[in-house]
Amino acid sequence: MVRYGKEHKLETRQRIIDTAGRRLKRDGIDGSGVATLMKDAGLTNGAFYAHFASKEDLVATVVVDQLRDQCERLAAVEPGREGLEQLVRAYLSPEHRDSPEEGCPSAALLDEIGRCEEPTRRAYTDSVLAFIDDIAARLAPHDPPSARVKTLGVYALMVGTLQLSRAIADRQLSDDLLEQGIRNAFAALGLPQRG
Amino acid sequence: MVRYGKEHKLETRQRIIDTAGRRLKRDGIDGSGVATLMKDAGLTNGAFYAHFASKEDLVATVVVDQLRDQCERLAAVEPGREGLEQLVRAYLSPEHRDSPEEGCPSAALLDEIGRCEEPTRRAYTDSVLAFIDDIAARLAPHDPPSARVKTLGVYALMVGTLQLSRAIADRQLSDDLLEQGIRNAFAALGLPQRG
DNA sequence: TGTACATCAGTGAACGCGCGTTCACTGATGTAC
DNA sequence: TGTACATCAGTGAACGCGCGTTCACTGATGTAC
Repeated sequence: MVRYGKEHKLETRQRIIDTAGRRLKRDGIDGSGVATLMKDAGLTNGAFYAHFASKEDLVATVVVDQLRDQCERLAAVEPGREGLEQLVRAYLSPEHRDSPEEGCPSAALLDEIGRCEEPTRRAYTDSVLAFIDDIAARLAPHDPPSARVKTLGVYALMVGTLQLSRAIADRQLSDDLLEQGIRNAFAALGLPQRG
Repeated sequence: MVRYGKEHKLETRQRIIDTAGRRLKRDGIDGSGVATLMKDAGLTNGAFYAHFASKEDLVATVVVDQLRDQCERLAAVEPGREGLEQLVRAYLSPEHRDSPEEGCPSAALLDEIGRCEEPTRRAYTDSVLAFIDDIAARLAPHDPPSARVKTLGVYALMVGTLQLSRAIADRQLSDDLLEQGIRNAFAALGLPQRG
């Protein structure tokens, strides 16, 4: 049953990271136990520490992995500013709101990440910046660094809007908020409004 | 030692709500145990269920209380749009970022609130709207309802920005993000930018 | 090719601990006579 | 005014359970001869 070799172990590790990503985004960091995280990956709790030094280590690893994933999805989006519009609309969509386990790790976990220890917050910071700088390059192809803080501000705006749309118990108001968030994001990006 | 009477019991209840507010904002919902919450109020765990039906009940009560507090603080702010500028600057300040236990419950807990059960999210929604509508009345004194969604969007923007500023492990970048957030909030409110 | 041994991914039970919740009890306060 | 009783806020131990972490062990795989 148990296969052997470094290659296999890395596969297992990646499977844990993937399934933990979904579980953590669904139930939160403090809401997900190690035994559950391992069961999700088809393993028992004991094997956990052969892959990660601690739960905090897994959390940092998952957050980095999730943000790299978001980065890679960027590659599939139309280049330039045109793609930004799709990106914003997809981010602030009812579909994204209604499936946190498939979505953005910041929207699902940001306040819990803010309470993590420094190494975890450092890992988060680095990965967010890699993602942000990719987007900044679309906004200002000739001088991406100049757009870093502006882009980070738009990201924060979108994360907060999605979180609030998830907490609001009124569907219509939640939908309206998402629409408002799209307008705010476009304005902050300097994209022309239509409609 | 133990005093007697309805009045005293209500005082005790309010003390639990107050100290739990600070603790929950500091350590999160799943990060704060009932025994700790009671110890903060100078009581033992057993007395908890004389005051609240469950931990979830306390959480809903605390969230409502915290938002009412924010509402009351609004009264101290200069009336009209002038006051809005102070409000935004105070919200997106390094001081607010660095003391979550004194600050906005949404910034501290929003993603956890999004994972709460419906009654808790309803209570949160109602209290946020009371707060938002107070602010909307400053923005559009003759037609507050028209400004509700716009105001909610600005609130979401500020919550997300503060959360991200807390998670970022780079002080300078975090400060820059707060400044960017102020510019974004002013723009979304239609306030003139200066400097 | 066959056998003995080394490697090591994963198991599953156990560690001490804190979780949310329940409940028999304490003892100070208020009330009735 | 004094005494007996009712009220009830709060105590503290206990419930079953899941937490993060450790570790002796299993058994399939790879290697050496």
